[in-house]
Amino acid sequence: MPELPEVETTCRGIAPHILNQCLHKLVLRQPRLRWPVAVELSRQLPGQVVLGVERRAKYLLLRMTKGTLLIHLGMSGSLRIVSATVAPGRHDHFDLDFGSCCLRFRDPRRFGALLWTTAPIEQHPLLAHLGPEPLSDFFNGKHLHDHSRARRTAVKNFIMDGRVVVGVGNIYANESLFVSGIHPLRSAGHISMMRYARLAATIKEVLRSAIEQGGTTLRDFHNQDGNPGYFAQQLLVYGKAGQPCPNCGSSIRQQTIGQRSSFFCIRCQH
DNA sequence: AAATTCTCCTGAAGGC
DNA sequence: TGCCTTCAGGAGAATT
Repeated sequence: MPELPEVETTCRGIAPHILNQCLHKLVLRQPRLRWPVAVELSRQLPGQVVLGVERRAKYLLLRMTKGTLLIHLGMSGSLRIVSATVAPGRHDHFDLDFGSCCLRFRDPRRFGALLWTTAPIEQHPLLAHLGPEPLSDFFNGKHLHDHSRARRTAVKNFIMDGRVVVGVGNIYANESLFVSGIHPLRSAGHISMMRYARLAATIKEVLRSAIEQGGTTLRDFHNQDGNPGYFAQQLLVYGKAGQPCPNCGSSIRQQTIGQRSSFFCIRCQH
């Protein structure tokens, strides 16, 4: 599933192909995504130029001449640069056809999104209340500490809350808590400044390393075929229920926390 | 206000 | 081989 590193890698991968390109047409095959795709986009978008390709949280932002396209990959979405002559597959829901190349969106589970806005992007309802980027200087131990004092929720839920910090999905929440030695169920408000400093640093480290890995694995965004396109990650605990903890050897435990699968070592995480 | 539950959807995996 | 069931999950919306 696309976590922040995949979205960042996608952003960097597609940018050189579509930046400064004029959109010829939008081919919309399946408008029923996370939210219905506005059909009128098909006549509004052609003729507009891609002025910027950015990422905010897990949203991709295509800055166009007259507004911004927001693309979210949901949990099974991917974007590829293909030739428009390549026949679309069953789950290829839309193309942004630039003539010279074509940006194709595939998403079997349709949790993804394509939205258009002409308002200043930071005011968009989906982005307005988001916390800082995890890789920015605004995100650090003090930020986590300050925002958690009144919170009784499990620290894992806390760091996955987009209003606290964006882009920490289930996989990296599990991995970061393991590396930091923090039990996922520990109450967010009862974690010391020092431990939050460690956690924030770990989250940055884990995300940076995954982006680096993605850069080498997903180097080629051109003419890729059927594969989902996410890079295999070297995971320590995620999905490793029953397997030995890489640190102490005791069995990795799986437990549902906040409707999400959690994996941790009860001996190493407190 | 904060926490919890519900919701969208389909591929993969397991059981028989 | 094939059919059925269960599960996973990003994150906004609805509910408690």
